[in-house]
Amino acid sequence: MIKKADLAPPPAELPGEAVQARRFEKARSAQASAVLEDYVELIDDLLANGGEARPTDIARRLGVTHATAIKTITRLKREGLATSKLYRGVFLTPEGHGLADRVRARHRLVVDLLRAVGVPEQCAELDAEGIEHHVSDAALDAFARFLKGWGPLP
Amino acid sequence: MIKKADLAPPPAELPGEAVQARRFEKARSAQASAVLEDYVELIDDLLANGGEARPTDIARRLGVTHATAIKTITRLKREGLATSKLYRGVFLTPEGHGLADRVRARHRLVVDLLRAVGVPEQCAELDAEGIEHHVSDAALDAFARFLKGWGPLP
DNA sequence: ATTAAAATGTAGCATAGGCTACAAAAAATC
DNA sequence: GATTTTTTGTAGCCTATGCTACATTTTAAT
Repeated sequence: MIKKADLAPPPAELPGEAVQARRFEKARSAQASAVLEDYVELIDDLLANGGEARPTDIARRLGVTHATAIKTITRLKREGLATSKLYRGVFLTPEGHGLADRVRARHRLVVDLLRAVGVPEQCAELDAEGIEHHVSDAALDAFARFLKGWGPLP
Repeated sequence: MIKKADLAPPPAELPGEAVQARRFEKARSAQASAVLEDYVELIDDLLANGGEARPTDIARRLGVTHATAIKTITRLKREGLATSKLYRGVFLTPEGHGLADRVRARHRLVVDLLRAVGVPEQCAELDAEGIEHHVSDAALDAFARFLKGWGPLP
């Protein structure tokens, strides 16, 4: 028996759909790592400045309860990005530290680009927090090139 | 009795934390509407082009199963953005249609800006999908101004 | 040293957003 | 018109991320 699907393999329709679907899939996966990236960057900041990263501080800075923070820290440990012991602060593994560095560099680049195209500083900081997780390496390269030919920010 | 908190109301420390926390809260709330925005824009596209928006089409385009799509459509209806009847397609309420228009305009502006600063077209489309949900109106204004003084894209 | 406060951890609940598997209706084919 | 395919809908499960409430431990104050 011959089914409809056997006769008409649409050669131009499915690709379009598939491409679009992949866009959304990429955005979803970026979002999945966004929270972890925020935590890692914040922990790295706290360790560098204050010397220790306590769950309560992390929670306050992120605007969540300590219970939520602790749960996510557990996930960080599971993913090999952080370590901690009972009633002690949180620390980053080498992987976590590396990720924090990349995230911070990306954040700065995004803020600088936003400001370069005229977004007010406060607004640039606010928006960058959500935007940064979705900027690909290729786009980051473009941002860097653009900023180089732009001179110092006002 | 005098407690520690009564003596030392830190006047410079809490604001910094609070500001940072608000950044993250804003990013989280933007993310919460991101999925709804994507659905509404896609449904509007399908209605404008193909004439009808069926759950299966929506699912295929978004790269999810039809069960997931239907569940989210239920949420769209609950939020007053869409309507549908059993075994019929999905339609947008006036609110949904308005949202779709705003989302589409924003998407286009983000893609154009990315391309204007040198991001390759394909990459601009990919990245915009995640970025757009986090671009504030103030930033959009800046984007529009920047593009106006930039001339047509290559 | 005792007591009070703060920090940490655990348990249980809710929602959003994925999935697979099954059931029923509509549309297409023969 | 009967049969097959497609579409639609439902149910149940999972993970991530939030929350509150309670228990425990550490730290600070008296």
